[in-house]
Amino acid sequence: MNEAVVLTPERILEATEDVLRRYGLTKATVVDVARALDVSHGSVYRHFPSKASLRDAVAKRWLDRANEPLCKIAAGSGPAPERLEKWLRTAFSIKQKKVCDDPEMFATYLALAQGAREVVEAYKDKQVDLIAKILSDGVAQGVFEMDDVKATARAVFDATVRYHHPAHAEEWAKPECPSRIDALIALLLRGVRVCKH
Amino acid sequence: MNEAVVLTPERILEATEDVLRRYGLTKATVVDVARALDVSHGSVYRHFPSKASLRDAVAKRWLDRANEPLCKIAAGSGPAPERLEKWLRTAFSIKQKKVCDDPEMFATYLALAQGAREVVEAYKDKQVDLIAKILSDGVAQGVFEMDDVKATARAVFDATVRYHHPAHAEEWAKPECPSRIDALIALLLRGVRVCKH
DNA sequence: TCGCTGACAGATTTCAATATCTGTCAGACA
DNA sequence: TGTCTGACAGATATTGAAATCTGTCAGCGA
Repeated sequence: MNEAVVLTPERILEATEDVLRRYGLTKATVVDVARALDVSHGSVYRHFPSKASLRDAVAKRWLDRANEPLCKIAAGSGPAPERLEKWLRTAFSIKQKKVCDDPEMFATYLALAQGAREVVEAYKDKQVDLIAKILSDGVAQGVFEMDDVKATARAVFDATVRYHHPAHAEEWAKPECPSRIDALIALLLRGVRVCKH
Repeated sequence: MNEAVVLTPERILEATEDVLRRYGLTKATVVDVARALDVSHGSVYRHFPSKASLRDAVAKRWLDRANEPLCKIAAGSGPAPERLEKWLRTAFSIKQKKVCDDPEMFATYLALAQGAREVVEAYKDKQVDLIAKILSDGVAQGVFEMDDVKATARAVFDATVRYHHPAHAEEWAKPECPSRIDALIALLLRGVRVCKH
C-alpha cells in the first residue's frame, strides 16, 4: 500500500480547500473533492459525516492559520496599550489581506459567518479571550482600568465589527477607512486607559 | 376632475410602501404599484424616472420617520452623557422594533444598505452629525473632551454598527445582547468623558 | 477484517422555454 | 396643453423537466 495515496482527513481538507478556492463555495461539490483526490465521493463520507462538517473543518483550519499572529501578540509582553493597538491593526490587516488574496475562501467565510456557524462562534470567542488577555495585562501594569475585563473585551470586539466582520468588507477599501480606524482605536484606547492627571 | 384621485408622488409613495410591505422587495413590481393605484404603470414613470428611484424615495421617507426621535434627542438640552446614552439606546431600539414590526420594509432597507445606496449614505451622515451635536454640547459643558468632534462622532457611529446595521439584525434578539450593549456604551462614554480626579 | 466502490433514493441545481417586468413613447382623451 | 394609456423591445424572472448532488449502504477486493 503506497503511503502517499492513503486517504487521510488532512489530504481531504487540502483538496477541499483547493476545490473551494477554484470553484467557490456555491459551486464546489463533494464529488469535485473526490475527483480531485481520485477516489469515489463515498470515501470522503468515511472521514467527514457531511458536506457541512467538511466545509466547517476547512474554515477552522483557515481561521486558525489567520489567528496565529494575533495569538502571538496577545501572548507577548510589553506595554498593553501598544499591544492592544497592534492587535487590532493586525486583526484588520489580516482580514483585509485575505479579502484581496483569497476572495473565494473569504466568500466561504462570509457565508459561514452569516449562517452563524459554530466554528465562527468559537473563533470569535477565542478573539475575545485574546483581547481580554491584553486588557488584564494592562490592568496589571496599571495603565488600564475597567469594571469587568471580559465584558470590556467583548465591547472592544463589538466596537470593531465594522473592520473584521466580512459583511462590511466592501467598506475596507475606501480611502477614508484608515483615518476612521485611527479615530476608532483612539476612542477605544481612551475608554480603557486609566485617567491621566 | 376628482381631487382625491389625482396621481401625486405622495400617493405613489404611499402605495409603493404598501406594496413593498405586502410583497417584499424582491417580489414587488412597478406593475403592482400601478395596479394598487388603478393606473397604468407608464403613469408611475411620469413621477419617478425608475424603479430604483421609487424604491429609494420610499426608503428615504421610512428612514426620515425613523430618524425623527433621534433628531429630538440631539437637538434637546441637558447633560451630554445622558443624552448620548439615550440617543444610542433609542437608535438601537428603533431598529430592533422595526425589524419585528415591519420585517419586509426592514429587508428592503437591508438590501439598500448592502447596495450602499446614496439614500443610506446620506442617512448615515445625518446620524453622525447628530452624534457630533451631542458630543460638541458635551465639550461645551466641560464633560467631554476630544481632539476632533467629527472624527469621534464617526468613531462612535462605527463602534455601534453591530447594533444598528441591518446585517447584524439576527444578533439583536439574543439574550446576551442587552448586557453587551451596556458594556459597549460604558466603554464609549468612558472614551469621550473628561478624566475624573 | 477493513477501506473503498458504485448504485441508489431523495433533495437540490441547472437550463431553456415561457411569462413577466422595466422603461419608452406615440397617440388618445379631457 | 398636459396627463394618462397601452403597445413595444429588451431585460429579468418563473417554471418544470432533466441533470447533478448528497448521504447511505450492501458488497468487492486486498
